[in-house]
Amino acid sequence: MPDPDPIQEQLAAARRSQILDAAARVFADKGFHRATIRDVAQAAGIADGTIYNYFANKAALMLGILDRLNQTPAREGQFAQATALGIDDWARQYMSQRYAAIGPEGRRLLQVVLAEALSNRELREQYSRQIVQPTYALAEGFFKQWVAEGTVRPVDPPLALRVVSAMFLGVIVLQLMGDPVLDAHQAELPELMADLVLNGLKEKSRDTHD
Amino acid sequence: MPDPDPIQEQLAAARRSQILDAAARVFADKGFHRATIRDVAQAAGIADGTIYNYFANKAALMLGILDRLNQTPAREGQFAQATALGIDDWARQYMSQRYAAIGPEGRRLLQVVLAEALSNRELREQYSRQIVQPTYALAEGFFKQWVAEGTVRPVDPPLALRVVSAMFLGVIVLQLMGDPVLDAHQAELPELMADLVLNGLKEKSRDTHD
Amino acid sequence: MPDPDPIQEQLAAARRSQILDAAARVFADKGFHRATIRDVAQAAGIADGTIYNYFANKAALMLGILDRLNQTPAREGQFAQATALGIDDWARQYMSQRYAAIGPEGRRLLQVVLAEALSNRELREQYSRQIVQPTYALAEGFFKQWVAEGTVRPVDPPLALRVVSAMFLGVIVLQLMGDPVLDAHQAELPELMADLVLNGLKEKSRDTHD
Amino acid sequence: MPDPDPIQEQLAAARRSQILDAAARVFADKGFHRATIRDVAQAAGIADGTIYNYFANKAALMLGILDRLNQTPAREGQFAQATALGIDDWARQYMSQRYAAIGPEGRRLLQVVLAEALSNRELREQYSRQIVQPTYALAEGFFKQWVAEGTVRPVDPPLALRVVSAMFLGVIVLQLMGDPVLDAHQAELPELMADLVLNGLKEKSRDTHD
DNA sequence: CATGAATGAGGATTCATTCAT
DNA sequence: TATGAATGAATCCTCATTCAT
Repeated sequence: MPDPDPIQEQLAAARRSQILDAAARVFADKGFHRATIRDVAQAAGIADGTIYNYFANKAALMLGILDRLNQTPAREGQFAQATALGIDDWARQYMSQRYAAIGPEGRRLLQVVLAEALSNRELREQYSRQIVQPTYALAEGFFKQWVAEGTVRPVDPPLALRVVSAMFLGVIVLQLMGDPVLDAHQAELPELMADLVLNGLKEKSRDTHD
Repeated sequence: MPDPDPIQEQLAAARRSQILDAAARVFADKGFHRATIRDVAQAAGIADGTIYNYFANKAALMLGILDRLNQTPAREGQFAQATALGIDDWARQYMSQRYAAIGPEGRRLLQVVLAEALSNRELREQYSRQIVQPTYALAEGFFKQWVAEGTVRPVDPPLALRVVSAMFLGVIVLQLMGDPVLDAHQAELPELMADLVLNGLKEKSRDTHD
Repeated sequence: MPDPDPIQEQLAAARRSQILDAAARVFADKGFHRATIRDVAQAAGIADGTIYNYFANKAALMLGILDRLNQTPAREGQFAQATALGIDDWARQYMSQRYAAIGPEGRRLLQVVLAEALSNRELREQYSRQIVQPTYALAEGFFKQWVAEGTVRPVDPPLALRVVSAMFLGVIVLQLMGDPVLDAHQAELPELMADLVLNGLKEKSRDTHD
Repeated sequence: MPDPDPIQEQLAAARRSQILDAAARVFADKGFHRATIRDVAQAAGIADGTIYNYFANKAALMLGILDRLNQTPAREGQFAQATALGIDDWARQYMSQRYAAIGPEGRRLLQVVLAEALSNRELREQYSRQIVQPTYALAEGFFKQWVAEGTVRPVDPPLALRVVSAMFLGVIVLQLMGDPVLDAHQAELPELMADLVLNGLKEKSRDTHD
């Protein structure tokens, strides 16, 4: 018992992963509630009961998916590049990377978690606590610095950060909702989002007076 | 039977309304799937079976809620004011009105519909077709005009419109997810969103040279 | 809602009774755990789900059976006759009545409850508290009186009462265990038990004359 | 394979014993059906599968426990002492010995077996055939002899034996049911049972000889 | 022999829906 | 129309048992 047995652990981790893969696929396809344990088991190519050797119950599969979102690689390094690149170039690159990083797979996870979180207080709070708020805490540090340096306008950092990231989130939600326009212009989205966030919509004065 | 009987119809409409009120409350509280028909019936103060005199099945309650979102008063007039007010003032006022118009009640409806739409292709498509895309179609007209007039920068109207509205949607979703910062600063949000959409985050050149 | 509606209540009581009848039969036949809800429902001629309109869960069926044992008619009057009849005649009559009162139906209930109580602490405690101890409390009063009067020998009433009733219980348990001898001599049992309890096994006379 | 290998056999017997110990403990605690093979395996400190190297299935564990009850040391010698001691002294000593011999451990085994036997015809019959009836057969011989000698009153030996032993059984069942009075007076029980069985409850000779 | 992961049949329970009153 | 008791299909989960290692 005191033996960790790394081989067994690796096998178990692989099994867990295999099950979560299947669960994410099935949940994204049918929704958490419409998906049955049997659906997940069949998608994973295992028996129903086996799932319960790795997850306490169906809800634990959702939490497992949540954990995966949690393990998205740290973004700290990405923020740090802002000073080196200048805010314009950095924002474009950051948006591109983030957008690409999420990708179809990540969007599917987000769809599953978001749908359930919106109708399940417990999961919602866990999601907020484990993923959303820590991410904001990280980003706020950089945002404050930019305001202090005068790189961005003097806005309330925590609040402005929410609103800016809301644009990103909203775009993904609209995509998940099947918006055809966003779907057709995925390639242009990061650039456009960066541009809008930085420059706004309005025609600027400097363009008009020269 | 061919008798329309307007009194009966009004009673029936009131009953439908009463049931949908209850359904929206219950769905928002427990989620569509966790909520039972009995929950809804009790919240409405009627018997289980009565619901089936007004709605074909549980899913029809969702569609009924969707219809309510549909009946949000026309926004056409609001867009038309833009030329009169100037884009700055108009945007602030529009954001305020829209944000207020949604209100806690509307957010609850949105939460319910969004949660289910994210995990139910059929509802998603119906929602997109009946509500999202028509709204965009309406707004796109004005947006194109503003671009043509030079009121806003030369962006791709349909795409920019999505991204801008995504900020609005994203803010609401973040609120629904329980973000404490947005919750504490609701009053400032419309102004801030209008400002960011119009001016962006970046410190502008015109500020520096004059 | 404030209307008791006695007709509905009677129907409900009848349904509960119908279900408990079936449950007692099925549990006695297959044992509580081997019996399925479907078994009970079929024995009662109703649908599985209907049972849950009347009982919270399978365990509640056991408690319902327990309640029935509880409602065995009061025995107070029977004890009171002792002084009138003389202890000998009374004991014979009492044993006969009790033994007959239990009957095959009561034995079946006892078998079901006893089997489960022996392996279920919670039910055991409830059984002891609700049925066994109150019955003893009632009987102890009379027993003490008999001792005080010199009708029975000076034994510790609560303890002797247990031991005497244990003979009764033990006989029934042995019958439930399928003992062929007891089964073949049921008619003689009450008389024999009364005789043994009163007079013991030992030959008396020769002890008395010396 | 034809090799008996006594060492292997001893090891196997020890393992069987270890498993049955664990099973008796677990069954007494949770009941046969609520106890899982895993419970037993953990209580025995072995793996689930190992149990199946020694017992065909879960029911065989019950039969194994039954066998243990079977191996209670022969009682023949105990009965033989009756003539030497005189029935009074012998009965007291016999009751004490039997009661002590059963002890807490034996009561636990009895609880497990009895509970299951009451709801399982097959086990019941096996228990009756293997343990109960043989014990009675043995005792009946002595009982008949006592009646013939006039040591005990002229009762039907097989039947009276059942009723007398039923008192013993009933007392133990009442204890297993958690009766507080019996629990508090364990030390006095053998003497009291012997006294009651021999002399009955009724006030004797001084009433009759005058 | 020992292990314990995998299996999948089985069963309690829920709940949308029906329909007699 | 309103009611709510009855229905039974659907599904999560348990756990005895097997078997490859």
